[in-house]
Amino acid sequence: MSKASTPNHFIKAITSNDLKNGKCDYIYTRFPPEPNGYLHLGHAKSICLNFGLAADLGGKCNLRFDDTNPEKESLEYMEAIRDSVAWLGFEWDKLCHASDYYDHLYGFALELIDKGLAYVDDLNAEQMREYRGTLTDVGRDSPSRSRAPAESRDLFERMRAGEFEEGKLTLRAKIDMGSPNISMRDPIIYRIRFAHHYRAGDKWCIYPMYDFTHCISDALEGITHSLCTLEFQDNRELYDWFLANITIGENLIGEKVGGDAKPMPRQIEFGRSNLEYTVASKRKLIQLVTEGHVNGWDDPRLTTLVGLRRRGYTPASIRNFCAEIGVTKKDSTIDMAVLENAIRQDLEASAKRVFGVLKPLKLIISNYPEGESETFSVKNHPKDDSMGTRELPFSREIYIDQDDFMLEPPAEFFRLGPGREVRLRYGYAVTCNEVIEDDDGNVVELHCTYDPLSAKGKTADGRKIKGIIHWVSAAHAIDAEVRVYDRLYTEPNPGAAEDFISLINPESLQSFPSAKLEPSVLEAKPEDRFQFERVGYFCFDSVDNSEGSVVMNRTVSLRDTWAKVGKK
RNA sequence: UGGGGCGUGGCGAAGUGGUCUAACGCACCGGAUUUUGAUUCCGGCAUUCGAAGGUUCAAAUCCUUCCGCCCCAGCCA
Repeated sequence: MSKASTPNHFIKAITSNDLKNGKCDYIYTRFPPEPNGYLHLGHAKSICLNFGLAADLGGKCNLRFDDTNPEKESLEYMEAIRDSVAWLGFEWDKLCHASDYYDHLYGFALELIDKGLAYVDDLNAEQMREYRGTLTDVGRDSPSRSRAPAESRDLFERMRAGEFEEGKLTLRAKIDMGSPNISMRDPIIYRIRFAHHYRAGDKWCIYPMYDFTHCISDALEGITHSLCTLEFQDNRELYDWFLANITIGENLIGEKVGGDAKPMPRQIEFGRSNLEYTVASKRKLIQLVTEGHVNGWDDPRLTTLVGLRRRGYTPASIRNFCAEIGVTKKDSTIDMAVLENAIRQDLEASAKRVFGVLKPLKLIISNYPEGESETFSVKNHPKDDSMGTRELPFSREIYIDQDDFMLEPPAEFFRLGPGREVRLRYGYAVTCNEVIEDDDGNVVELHCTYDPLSAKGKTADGRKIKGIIHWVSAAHAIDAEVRVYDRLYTEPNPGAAEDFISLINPESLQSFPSAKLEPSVLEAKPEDRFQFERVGYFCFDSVDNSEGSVVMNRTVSLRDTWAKVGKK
C-alpha cells in the first residue's frame, strides 16, 4: 500500500520553510541520471525523494538526462532509465537533456571568458595534475592563466571549430589555485572530444563538464532545489560560483532570474543508502553483466530496477521501501529484511493464492476410487473475498512437497511421516501407511488412506489435526520451472572487498525444473504475481516464457518460523 | 597531515534545552488467534544518545577538547 506522503526529513523541512517564508513560490526538483547504465535501488531513493517531495509540496519534478560524456552514454540506457522511472509510478513535468542546453552553455562559457573568469589552457592532463597540487598542498597557476580574454575567446572558438586535437586544450574557470577546496582550483569547463553524441550527433567536438552543466541546467529549468548525494558537497561551492558569475536573465520557463528576481537553485546533499549483500556501483554492475556472472541487467538477483521488476517487486513496494529508509545526511547500510518486508507487505494483501509444489513427491490415496476426481471451491485470498474463488481439482494421485515429509520426523515436525496424519489444505485428512523407496533409499512414493468424513476442516470424531500441507492433483497439474533466488553475495558488504566477484553466492539461483502447479496458473500472464501457499511469492517470468511453458520467479519466501526452529 | 561531512539500540530513524528512565519501522524474543509453522493480535527489547569535561534548576539537544568513520587531488558524474 502506498503511503499518502513521504515522512518528514531535513530536506522536506528546508523546502517547506522556503515555501512558507516566501523564498520561493513553488518547489521544482529534478532527477538527473547520466544515461550510462541501468537504474538501481540507490536511484530509486533519489527518484522517490525528488518526485515525492515535489508531489507532497504541490510542486513539479523534471526527468533530466545529464548527458555530457558522449563516450559513455547511449540511447539504450536513456530509454531504459526513462521506462524505469515511469514504471516506479512517477510523472515528470518535463523530460529534458543537458544536451538540449549545449548552445546556452557555450554562450555562458563565452561570457565567463569575456569577463576574464575563464581561460583556455594548454596544459596537458599530466601537467594539470601536477599544477593542481594535492590534498595538503595548494596548486600553482598555469602559465596560460594570464592569457588575455580575447585570445582565449579566439582559441575557444577554434576549439569548437575542431582545429585542435583531443587533450590539446581545455577551457578552465579562473577561480583560485590556492583554494583548500580542490573543486575550486580552476576546474575544467570544456574539453575536446571528437565523439558522436547519441542526441547531438556530430554537432560538437567540445563537451561541457558536469559542474558547469549541472547548475546551469538547473537554473535554466527553474529548478528551486537541486538534490544530490553527499559526495557533491565540495562541488556546491563551484555550483554557486558558476551561477553567481553568469547572466541567466530569463530562464526557459520565462522567469526573470538573478538580482531581486527569482533566486538561483539551491543544492542540498543527502546520504546514499546501500543494501546489504548487494553492489550498486555502475562499474561493478557492468562487470557482472558483461562477464556473465548474471544473466543481463534484468537478472532477478540484481537490485537494478529492471531486475527487481522481473523478480516480482511491485513499484509500490519499492516506494514504500524508500519511504522506510528515510533521508538523512549520513550514508547508511540497510538490512535486506527491510526490502523483503516491503514486498511481503504488498503481496500479502494483493497476491492471489495458489498451490505449487517445487519438489514433487507422489502421494497415492489407496482408498480413493481410481479414475475419479472432485473439485474444491477455494478462496483466492483468505481475507479478501473480492478476489473471488477458484476450483481446485483433487484425485487419487497427488503431489506434495518433499519438504513436507520426513522418514523420522521429530515431534515438533507436524507434517507427514510414517503412520502420521496430516490435512491436505482445503481437502481431506490423509494418513501415511506405506513409504516406497528406490534402490538408493530415496523416498519416491507415499501410500496413504484418506478420511472421507474430514472435509471442510472438520473431523467426525472431533480430533484435531495440527499439520496442514499443500498439494496438487497429479492428473491435473501443469509443469513449470520455478527459479528460486537467494542473495547474490555471501558477504554483507561485497563492494568493500578487493575481489567482489569471488564473493558471489554459488547458490544464488536454484532452479526447480519439474515443479507442479495447480491448473489455474495456466491463465497467468507475464508479471502476474502469486502466493504459493506455505511457500512464498512468485512472479510469472516476462522473458523466458514461450507458448506452453511456465517459468516462475520466486520474489521472496514466506516468513518461515519452522526453518528458524531448524537452525537452532 | 588541507578542505568538506557524519556519529541516537543489531540495522534504519524521530528528536534541535524541560512532557526523554528517548517515537516509529525492520530484526530479534515471548504469548494468543489461525484449514498457509503465513497473516493478524498482544507483550518484551537503549536509565541512554561516539568519549571526556563544562554551562544550566534542567542537555541527546548549548560550549570545549578528544576519538571514530565517509568524501575530495578524472580532460567521469
